[in-house]
Amino acid sequence: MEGRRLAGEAAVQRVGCRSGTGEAVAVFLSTFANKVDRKGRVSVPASFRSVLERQASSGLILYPSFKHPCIDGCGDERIQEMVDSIDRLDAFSEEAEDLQTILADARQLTIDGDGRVMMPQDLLDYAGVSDTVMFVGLGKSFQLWQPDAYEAHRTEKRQRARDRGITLPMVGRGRDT
Amino acid sequence: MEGRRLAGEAAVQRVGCRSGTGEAVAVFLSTFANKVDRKGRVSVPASFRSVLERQASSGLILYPSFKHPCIDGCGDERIQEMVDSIDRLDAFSEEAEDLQTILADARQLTIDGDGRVMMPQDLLDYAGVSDTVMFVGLGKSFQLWQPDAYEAHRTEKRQRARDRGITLPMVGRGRDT
DNA sequence: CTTTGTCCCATGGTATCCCATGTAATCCCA
DNA sequence: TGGGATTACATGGGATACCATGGGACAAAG
Repeated sequence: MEGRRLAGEAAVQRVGCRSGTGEAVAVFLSTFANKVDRKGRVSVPASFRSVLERQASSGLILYPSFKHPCIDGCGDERIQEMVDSIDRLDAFSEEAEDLQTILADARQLTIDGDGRVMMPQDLLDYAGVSDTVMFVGLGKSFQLWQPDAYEAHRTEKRQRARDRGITLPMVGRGRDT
Repeated sequence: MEGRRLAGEAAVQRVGCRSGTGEAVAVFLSTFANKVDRKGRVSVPASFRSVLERQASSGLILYPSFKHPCIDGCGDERIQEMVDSIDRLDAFSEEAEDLQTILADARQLTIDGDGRVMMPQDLLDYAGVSDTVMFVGLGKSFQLWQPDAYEAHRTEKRQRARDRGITLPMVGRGRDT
């Protein structure tokens, strides 16, 4: 009965030596509705945690979406790439400045021993979240939505995809070029 | 051991590393509004401090921004890069002279035991700061703004980014091999 | 001797740690 | 192949540590 603290480590450890349980996938998948408690804490879905924990430090980054009333989220790797990308632009270009607003609005949150994070109030406000938030997996990143808003968004997007006839050009698994 | 910007390396040292202070990614993120007390002291946001402390000496450098009524700030690493870059330019070019004024106007501040710095009065004047200053994370550097001025600046940049349909030119995929 | 910057300690608010509980999913063994 | 036992996970609450901030004491500067 060594306690609950190890939950995270145990899960991670298991990834890799076991395939077939779904938690071994290193991308953000599916949606989860979790509660925001009165202290502003929310549990990060376990499967999201195991993805995040593989990255540099066990944290996650949130920032308000440009296009939607929701919160964009990702792990450290992605932010690091973003910083590097911006760094290659002319330091004083308008493009660089625009992109930097993402960094300025971003929050880095640490996941505590129980798998939770403290949600910044202003981000909750931006997404219209009160007591429940939906984690939506988008592969290499994810989003947080107010449940009803997400449902509306989802049906709209699915409808559009159907209307247009969606296509997906696959790239080979060329991770290692 | 200083130059550790390798995203790759960080990614390799994975999981389990949720030791006590499990500090975050080494970039300046988010914004913080802190008070300037009557002695001219300001607390440097804790997350900024942890980034600065990773660099050579635990200090920080401030200088008036070229483009905006704000103060630019960074750590030792960045200043070193800047010096090297300027050094490569033709010594008597106008560009070099312009850039050298940054160095001339720059101040190196030491962070005291309580995580604070003494803000030079002329820099505060330049940015129009009276009693509150905002620390704005920009990745590898940061800025200090008077709150209202920053809000206006942020709104403008964000609007422009939205209008243009912002895209991230990620250098990601085949990164630093 | 006055001024100014640094050091040290105190404090309030908040985030984090740690423990407990309910529930759903999983495992195990007959 | 059931059904009890066990584990994993989300959630609540109390205790503690951290952080931003204010003020006094001391040292260096003019």
